[in-house]
Amino acid sequence: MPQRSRRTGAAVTILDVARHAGVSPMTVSRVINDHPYVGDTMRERVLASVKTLGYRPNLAGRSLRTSGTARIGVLYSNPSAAYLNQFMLGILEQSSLNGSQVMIEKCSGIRSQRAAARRLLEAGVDGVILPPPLCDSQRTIDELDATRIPVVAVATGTPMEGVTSVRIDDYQGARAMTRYLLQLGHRRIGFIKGDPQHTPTALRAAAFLDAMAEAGIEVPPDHVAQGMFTYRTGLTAAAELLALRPRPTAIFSSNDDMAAAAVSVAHGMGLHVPDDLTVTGFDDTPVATTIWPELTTVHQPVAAMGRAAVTLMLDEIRRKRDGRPKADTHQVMKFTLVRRQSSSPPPRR
Amino acid sequence: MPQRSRRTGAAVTILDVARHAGVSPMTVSRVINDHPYVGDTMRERVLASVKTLGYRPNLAGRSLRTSGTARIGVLYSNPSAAYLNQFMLGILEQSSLNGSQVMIEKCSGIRSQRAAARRLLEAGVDGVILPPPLCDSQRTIDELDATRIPVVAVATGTPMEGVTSVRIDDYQGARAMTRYLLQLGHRRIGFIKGDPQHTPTALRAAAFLDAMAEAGIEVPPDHVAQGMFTYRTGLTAAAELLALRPRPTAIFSSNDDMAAAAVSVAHGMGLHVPDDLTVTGFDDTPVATTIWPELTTVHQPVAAMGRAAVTLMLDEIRRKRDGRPKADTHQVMKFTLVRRQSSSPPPRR
DNA sequence: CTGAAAGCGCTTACAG
DNA sequence: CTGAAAGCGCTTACAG
Repeated sequence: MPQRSRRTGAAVTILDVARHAGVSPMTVSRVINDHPYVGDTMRERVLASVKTLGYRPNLAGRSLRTSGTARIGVLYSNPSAAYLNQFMLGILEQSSLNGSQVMIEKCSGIRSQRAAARRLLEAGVDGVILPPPLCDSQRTIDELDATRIPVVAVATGTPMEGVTSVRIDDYQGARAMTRYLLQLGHRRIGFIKGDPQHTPTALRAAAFLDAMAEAGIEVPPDHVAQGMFTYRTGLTAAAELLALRPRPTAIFSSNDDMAAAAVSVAHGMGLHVPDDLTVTGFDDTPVATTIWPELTTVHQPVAAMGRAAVTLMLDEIRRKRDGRPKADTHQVMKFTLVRRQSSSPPPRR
Repeated sequence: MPQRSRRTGAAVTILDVARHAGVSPMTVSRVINDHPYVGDTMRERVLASVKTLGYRPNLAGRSLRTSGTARIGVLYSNPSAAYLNQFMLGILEQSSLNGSQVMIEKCSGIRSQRAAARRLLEAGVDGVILPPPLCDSQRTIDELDATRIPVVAVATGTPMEGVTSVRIDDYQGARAMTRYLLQLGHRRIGFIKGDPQHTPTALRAAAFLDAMAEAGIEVPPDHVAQGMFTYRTGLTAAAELLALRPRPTAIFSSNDDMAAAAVSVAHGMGLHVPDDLTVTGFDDTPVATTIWPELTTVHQPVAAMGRAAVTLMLDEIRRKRDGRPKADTHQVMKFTLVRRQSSSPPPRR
């Protein structure tokens, strides 16, 4: 049980811990922040007190002293609601941990990008995070770069020098999925491409074709259908692929929304997923676990990427404040191949 | 442009504003917090300075002094990923505004509820927010109540005395949707019920039947199918309803996931939505705008309810600290009927 | 109606 | 390796 004075409601502070351990608040601070130069005896005494008292540092107090409360802007255009929710969750989690403030701006048209960026700048943000697809808008990046504030591009397929980025390796992700399908025994695999404007699109498609080629399989052009990352375009693309004869035994879609559409089309044709047809997606957004069967897909750690974006941003802001040069970090997060119920070996003939 | 000293990176503080306006920091504080007893001249001078300097209060500083940094626990079990994301977004937004800290615990089985609640309590939370379906777990509420910390139940269908709650009026929401369908001209409407364990389920179903009765329409028992709020059960329920002869011209589903399933089943039967069949949902989660056609549904302001839950919680915590009695607030948020592409008048015969 | 002083919880920088 | 002092940005009392 935490030793909180229930009458006053006051939380346990670093001072309480210090008193309890018989040391100075500084020593407690050093221990909880993993600083070196703390004697082992002290360290253990402090840790014990922290535990018995149920102490948790007050983040407001910490950030007030430490970071000087950075202000981070997030500029987004029209990603899927599910993606954005998850991404913002990561952003807010991390920024609350660091006591930084977040300002969110949406822009719809290309024209309003300029206005939205201005609004953020006028609000005094110290840097701007750009989720997809804005992460690839040269226009927006240039506009922001001109004001010399740090920019972090998230989930871009083509990280630029000078612009900090967080992403997964889209190529390797799509390659892993293709290999998984091959390993299950599939040979006739249809692929649904995404919006050509988005930079990961080409990488995912190239990885699919390369992995197939590696396995000595030539993919007929009509086995690659064009989608735009939306459910609706997935419907059309899947219908095209499933009209092919012989019919593909698997469809690998560039994202989950289109994969969900493919499952629906398959059901409509009386095909059972996965017994008659395997369908896999990419991203692992909530829709992947909403539909039935749940989608085998490539998990992209969207919330974690949001958190990473904040951490990188804070680092850049600090560097700038200290007059140090840009770190020019390009963080690549791990994807995971998540096997669920929409994939299985191909039906026997 | 904000007047931030770009060289040092230091943000504009209340002191800068005070200096610029030629007043004391206190006066600035009063103005930005809308306190009374500030002269009009002062107020305007301060406001002008705030604007030219682009001042934004540092929330860490404020909360450090004001609230004493409340710690809010969120305990959830197995809601849909999409719902939880959106809800947590609201929670984090508001708590970052108030400088409170959030601790999240998940429990899966009924057994782990106890353990999860304990963990939160041991971490020293000042109160616990319960999203659905835990908002209706008498067990959990009792366990929490025993420790005398405030509890806020979110989206419960049956608010309890003594337990603060935020919700929408499920009955009126479902009634509005039914009336909308009637108004479009539908008479044979199928309904998909939700999980009977969830308290809003009964309300939504009752509202549907009542509204139909009001219109003088008797709903045959086979026009109400049982679902469990999942896509999979929606598939089955929709198939049942669409096997009816004459076939319903509309299906009203108790949530979006099952409505999405109904659309898929309809497509599978070669029915066009909405020309041949109208399908509507409830909640307006991201899936409603992911699928095609996009769902007409009852919008539940999930993120706003998360924010409200935090605000109510903070109020309760403060009351308790001050030794004041519980406010016993039961906030009812507005739902909105959102018309999208999945609904239209019934086909002519 | 306005302001000077003190302090929220923490850590930086300076001593030992 | 440890600690006393000062201060991050704000607001709560307390004076006028």
